[in-house]
Amino acid sequence: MDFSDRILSWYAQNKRDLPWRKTRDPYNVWLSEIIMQQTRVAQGLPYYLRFIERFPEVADLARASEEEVLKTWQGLGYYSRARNLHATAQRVATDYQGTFPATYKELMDLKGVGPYTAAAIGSICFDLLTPVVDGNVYRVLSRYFGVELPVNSGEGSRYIADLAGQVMSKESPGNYNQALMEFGALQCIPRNPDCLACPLSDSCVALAKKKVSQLPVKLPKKAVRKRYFNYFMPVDPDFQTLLIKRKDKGIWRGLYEFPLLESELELPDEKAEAQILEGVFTQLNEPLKFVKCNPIPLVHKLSHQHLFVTFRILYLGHGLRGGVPITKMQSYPVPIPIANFMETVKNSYF
DNA sequence: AACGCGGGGGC
DNA sequence: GCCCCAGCGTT
Repeated sequence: MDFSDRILSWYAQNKRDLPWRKTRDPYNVWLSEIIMQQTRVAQGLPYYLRFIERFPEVADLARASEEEVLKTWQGLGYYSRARNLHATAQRVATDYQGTFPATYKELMDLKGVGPYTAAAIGSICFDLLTPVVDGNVYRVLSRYFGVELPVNSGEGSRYIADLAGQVMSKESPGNYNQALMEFGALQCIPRNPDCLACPLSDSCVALAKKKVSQLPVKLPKKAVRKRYFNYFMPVDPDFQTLLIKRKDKGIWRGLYEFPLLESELELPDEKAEAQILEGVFTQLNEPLKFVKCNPIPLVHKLSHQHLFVTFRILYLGHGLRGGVPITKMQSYPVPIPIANFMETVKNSYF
């Protein structure tokens, strides 16, 4: 048996029972692929089920508001995926009358659909001979064929992509693509793979050269940035607060948050208090009659940033214009640390 | 080609 | 603490 046959044979015996594998409907496959980008199955699965329940067909997703889509996406991260998901649902509903295009080129033209996702949808739904190249494929192929080029370099990624095309099964490309990824996810795992139990162990270059733990080679990534987010949650006499939509590019675009003062350096507590009071004054454009601060610090770690976050509850002596009732604040799409804070304080006596 | 973009889980 | 995850869009 050659490489692809052994991968397919392994897959037939070891594949997980996942809901998006029960259909070839492009809507379901597309939705699952977008959700699963840079996301583990355990994390993405409940979101997939929720989206399908809430938006059974592409027309349902197209009709929804962006807020509703973002709210359903809340907690999954990489929120541009949600905005692009919504835009593409509307494009398919209108430009394609609800039927997904069946060519690689047209799929690539959809927002949020890149080389990986177009190849996945094309092969799974339309039997296109398009090899997928994701993190699993980089790992499996670099090990089995002993590729020592950095996979996150231009030359390395081109090499792996070319290799993927050469070794792919021409019989059932969709099944084969999923098989190769599943093999990487369950058998050829990043750390301490069980090579003794691997059906490819007799011909794996990395295993023969004792380089399994060193492959794939990756160029070092940039150091994480530290940022300091000082939030204040105003509470007025009518138990209203203020939520502001993040509009500029960058983290959490499109989500809501409390009024924020960001500093590049950690502020001494007294200085933070003073700046926050001044910030309240300028942002609300009104004087405060009564203020009480209760800083609640936490660290929110992302892959590329460490956020040092504080929350302060500010009791106002006057009513807020454009305020949000505290009982309604949890219906807005918000970042995880905001959602956690809301959950903590929702039953507080304001 | 390099960079920014989330959140969670495994070790 | 570090690495990884069914990558993509922007610059």
